[in-house]
Amino acid sequence: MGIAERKERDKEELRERILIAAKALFLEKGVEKTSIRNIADLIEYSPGSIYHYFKDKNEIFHALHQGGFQQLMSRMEVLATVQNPMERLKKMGAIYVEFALQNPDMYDLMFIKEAPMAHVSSSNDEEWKEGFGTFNFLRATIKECIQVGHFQNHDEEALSFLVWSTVHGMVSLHIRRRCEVVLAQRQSTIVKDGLNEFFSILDRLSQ
Amino acid sequence: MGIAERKERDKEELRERILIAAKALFLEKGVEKTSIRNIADLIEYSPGSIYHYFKDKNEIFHALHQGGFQQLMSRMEVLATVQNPMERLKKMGAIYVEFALQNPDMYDLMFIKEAPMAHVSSSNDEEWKEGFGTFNFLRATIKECIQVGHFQNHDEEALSFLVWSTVHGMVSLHIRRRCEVVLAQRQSTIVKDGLNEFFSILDRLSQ
DNA sequence: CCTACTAATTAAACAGTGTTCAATTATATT
DNA sequence: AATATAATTGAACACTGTTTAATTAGTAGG
Repeated sequence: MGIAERKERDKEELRERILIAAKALFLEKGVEKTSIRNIADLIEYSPGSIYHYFKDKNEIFHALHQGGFQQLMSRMEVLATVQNPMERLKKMGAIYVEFALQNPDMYDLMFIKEAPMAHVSSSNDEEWKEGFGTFNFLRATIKECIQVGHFQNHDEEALSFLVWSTVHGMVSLHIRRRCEVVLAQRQSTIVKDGLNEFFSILDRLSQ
Repeated sequence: MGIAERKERDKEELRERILIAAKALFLEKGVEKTSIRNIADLIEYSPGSIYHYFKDKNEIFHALHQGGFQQLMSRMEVLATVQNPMERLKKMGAIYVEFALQNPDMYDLMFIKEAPMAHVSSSNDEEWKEGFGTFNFLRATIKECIQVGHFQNHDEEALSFLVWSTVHGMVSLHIRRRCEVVLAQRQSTIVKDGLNEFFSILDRLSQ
C-alpha cells in the first residue's frame, strides 16, 4: 500500500506549504491583514481548498502557536551550559527578547493576543505545556540565584513574575507600537537599551 | 444666533453618542470586531452618517484613546504633593497599576490592543500629547531621582522605558490572562505582589 | 408664507473579507 | 474500462470599511 502512504505524504506536504505561506504573510503584513485568499494565491490553490486542511483561520494560528513555544524552548537549550545562575538569568532574558524581536507576530500570538477562553481554561492542553515549562525554568533559575545569596528577602514566585513582566513589558510595548510615539528618535534600539538597563540593575543587586 | 449654537450642541451630542456606543462595543468585542454598522445600529443611524462626525474608524479609536489618557493623567495629579522623587516614582507606579486593574478594558484599549496603523503613524500630531505628557512626567521624575543621586550610570530615557515596561508587563500579562496558566493559585494577588517586589528592588537601589 | 439654500441623513454601491458547498476534476481500486 | 473516492474549484453568502449621489429636514431671506 505505498500509494496510500504517498498520498498521506502529499497531503502533509500541502498542509506544510499552507503553514509556510501563512507564516510568511503573517510576518510580512500581520495576521489580521492576511486573508485566506492571500494564502491561497501564494500557494496557487483556491481559497476553498485551504479549508480541507484547516478548520478555519484560527486553526492555522494554533498550529503556528504551538510551533512558537517549541521554537522558544529550543532556543533556551543553550542555557544548560551556563553554570552561574545570575549569568543564566541574564542570558535567558536576552534570548527571550531576541526571540520576540525576531518573531514579533509569533510573540504576539503567544503572549499578547486575546486567547480564547476555552484555550486558557484547559490548563492540561498540549499548547500550554511548553509555556508552563518555560516559566518554571525561569523560576528554577531565580531559586538558584536566591540559594547563591542574591535577591534576599524576595519571594521567589513573585520575583519570577516581575522579571518575566519586565522583559514582556518591553517587547510588548514595542510590538504594539506604544514606544514609537513617545520615543520617536531611538525607536530601533530602545528595547536593547532597556534590557541593558535591566542587566545593569541586576548587576548592582548582585553585589 | 441661538439656533446655530443649539445646532452645534446637537451635533456635539450625536458625536458623543457615537463615542459612547463605540466605546461600549470596542470594550465588549474588540476594535477589530466592531463594525461601523454595529455602531450605527446601536445609535439607530445609518452607517454613512457616522462619516460626517469622524473621518474613519481610526478617528473614533483615537478619540477614545485620548479620553483614557486624560483619565490617567488626572489620577496622577496627586503626585504633585509628593516631594521625594523616589517616593513619587513608587506612588506613580502604584497609581498606574491601580488604574489598569480598575479599568482593565480601557487600559487594554490604550496600551495593549492593536492600534490602527494610521493612528500610530501620525506621531507628530497634537493628539498624542496626553500619552506623551504622561511618559514625560515619568521621565522628569526619574531625572530628579538621578539628580538626587539614585540610578547612577543609568540612561534616563532607557531607564524610564524600563520602569514603564515593568508595570505595563505585569498588568498586561494579568489582563490578557497569561498568569492564570502558570500561577493558578495566587492569581488574585500576583500583580500587587510583583509590584511590591519592584518597590523592594527600588528601595535596595536607593541606598 | 414661500422659496432658496444649507446641512444632515440615507440607501446604494464598490472592493474587500472569512467561510460554505455543490459541482467538477483527478486519482486509485475493482 | 467502470466505479468509487478523495482533492479541488468557483460561485455564492453574509459580512467588512468607505464613498457618493440622492433625499430629507431645517433654517434664512425675501
